[in-house]
Amino acid sequence: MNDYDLMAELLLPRIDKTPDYYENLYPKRSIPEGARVTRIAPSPTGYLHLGTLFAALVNRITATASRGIFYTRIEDTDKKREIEGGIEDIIDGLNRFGIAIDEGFISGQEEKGEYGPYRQSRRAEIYGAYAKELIRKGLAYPCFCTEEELEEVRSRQEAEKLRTGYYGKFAKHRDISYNEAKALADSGKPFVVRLKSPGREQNKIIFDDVIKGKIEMPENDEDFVLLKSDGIPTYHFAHAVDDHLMGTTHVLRGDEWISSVPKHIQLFKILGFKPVRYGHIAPIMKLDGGAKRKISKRKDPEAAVRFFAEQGYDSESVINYLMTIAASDFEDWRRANPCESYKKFKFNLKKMSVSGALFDENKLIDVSKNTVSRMSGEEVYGKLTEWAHEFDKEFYVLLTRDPEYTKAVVSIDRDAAKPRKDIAKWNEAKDYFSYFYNELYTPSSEYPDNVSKDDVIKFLEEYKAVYDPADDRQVWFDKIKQIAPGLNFAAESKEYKANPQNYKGQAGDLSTVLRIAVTGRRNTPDLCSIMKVLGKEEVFRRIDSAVKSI
RNA sequence: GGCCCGGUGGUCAAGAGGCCUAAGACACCGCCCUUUCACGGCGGUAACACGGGUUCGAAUCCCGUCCGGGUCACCA
Repeated sequence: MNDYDLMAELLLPRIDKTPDYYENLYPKRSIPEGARVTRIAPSPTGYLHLGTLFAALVNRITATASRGIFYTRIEDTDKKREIEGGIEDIIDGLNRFGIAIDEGFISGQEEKGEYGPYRQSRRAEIYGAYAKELIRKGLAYPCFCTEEELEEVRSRQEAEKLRTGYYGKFAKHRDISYNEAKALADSGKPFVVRLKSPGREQNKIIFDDVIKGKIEMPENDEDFVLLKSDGIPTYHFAHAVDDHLMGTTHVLRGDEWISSVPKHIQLFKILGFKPVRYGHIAPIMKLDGGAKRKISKRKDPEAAVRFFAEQGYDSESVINYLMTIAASDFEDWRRANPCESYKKFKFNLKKMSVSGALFDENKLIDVSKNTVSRMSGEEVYGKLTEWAHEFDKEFYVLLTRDPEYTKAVVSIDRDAAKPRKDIAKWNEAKDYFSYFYNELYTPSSEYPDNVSKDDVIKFLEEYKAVYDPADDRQVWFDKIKQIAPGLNFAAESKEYKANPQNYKGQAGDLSTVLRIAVTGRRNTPDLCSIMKVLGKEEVFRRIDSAVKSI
């Protein structure tokens, strides 16, 4: 045994497998030529975040477009920051948004696939095997520096205006001998395993980012940490080992990772892995006091995907919005294919924006109105009640008291050639539909100024005498027009506009009176339909009480 | 500060040297349609960060300045 072998045994005595073992255990994927294998690797340190959803979407559609595979892997190597229920929240969230997961964690606790475990905390031995091999080859070494020592080196570097980091002559233990290491280890000093970087800062590496294009950077010369003192790998090391073993072809991740690409490329090379393709996704930004910044989990409520759920943005709306950010040509496609699933869209990573887009709620609202307007009454009923069940119990009770009634309510003007686009999120529905439910209905007696109280009463009474729920829209309005002249209102708006001095108003003013009497508001969808849904009895009841309260 | 990346209307963006007197969407404003509102239709306000090159010709290529963003951990 040479010193490197001894060192490997000293540092990782319990690792008894070699990389070859795992290379055989996890054979190359048999996938069609050109199929892309993508993944997201969230760490359960918080709840599902807009950025994570966005990255998942991009990875998902990239895999789909190439008939490839999209999987999830949990990066739980930072036990300190891990939160309870983090995995569930993230994976279930993805499921709720319809992001299909082919492999990995498919729910909070279920794993699926041949390349697992899909959770880094259960892969310690695997990382160990690769690390041990590196030590044997003299490509990695133990570092016994304490936090304080590292801190001190850094302040010295800062004082001398040097690049900070553990590299070159600052890499204290880079050439540590077996005997030194043994002495320190035997004395119980904790250590990390660092890469003995062969890189030189003067050398440039160029990589072709599938989203950002060619990027040139200095080669990595930092002896960064591979294994932390608790034996758990750092992200960098886990990324290389996992994405190699799991057969990832494309790593599409947030662009905050761009600066560590030199490390990653170097690791792949040293480990003898086939390199993966990288694509760095620009973050979703937010305007904060005039300054643009990455949307933040901590400061921004809309960063948590749950925010959208609470507001009642449909998952489909959010996905459609995210797609418009992901691909500049998505909106055109959507207009041409209003009812197709976004999965049919031909996504191209090259079309992705290189710099971060500001989150635009106005745009989300617009996208959402379009999305909701395309839903059937049945669908709206299902989604609205589902939302209310979770976020507005009182409303839920009303909605489900008579499902057929509620379906009729939400179906008004829905199947028309020009569907209404007035609901963007479910939390608007309660107010919007309030007058259909007596518990929520607030009468109003604020009639148009040009209609006297006397005329209101006369009109309402006369109208009652002729109203027939069987009338269609045309007949319904004709009846109002027939009453109008008797009250000195013009039946035709053209006539009124031509000679306003001859009339008190026009038929439209009278329909407004009816609208207010029946719904308590001036603006509603088609009144004729509303009255049919409400039923003659209820309509008359409201008219009578309106007349009484004048 | 070092290293990366980026700057086209308020926002998202099309644009790959002449097709740019710079598309489209959202927002905003006006008009039309209309039983109200919404939808829809028509129109409007509004942009190539700045300065130098290269070129017959630059939003597009190069350099510099400025501005914005990211990153510099035993976090991911």
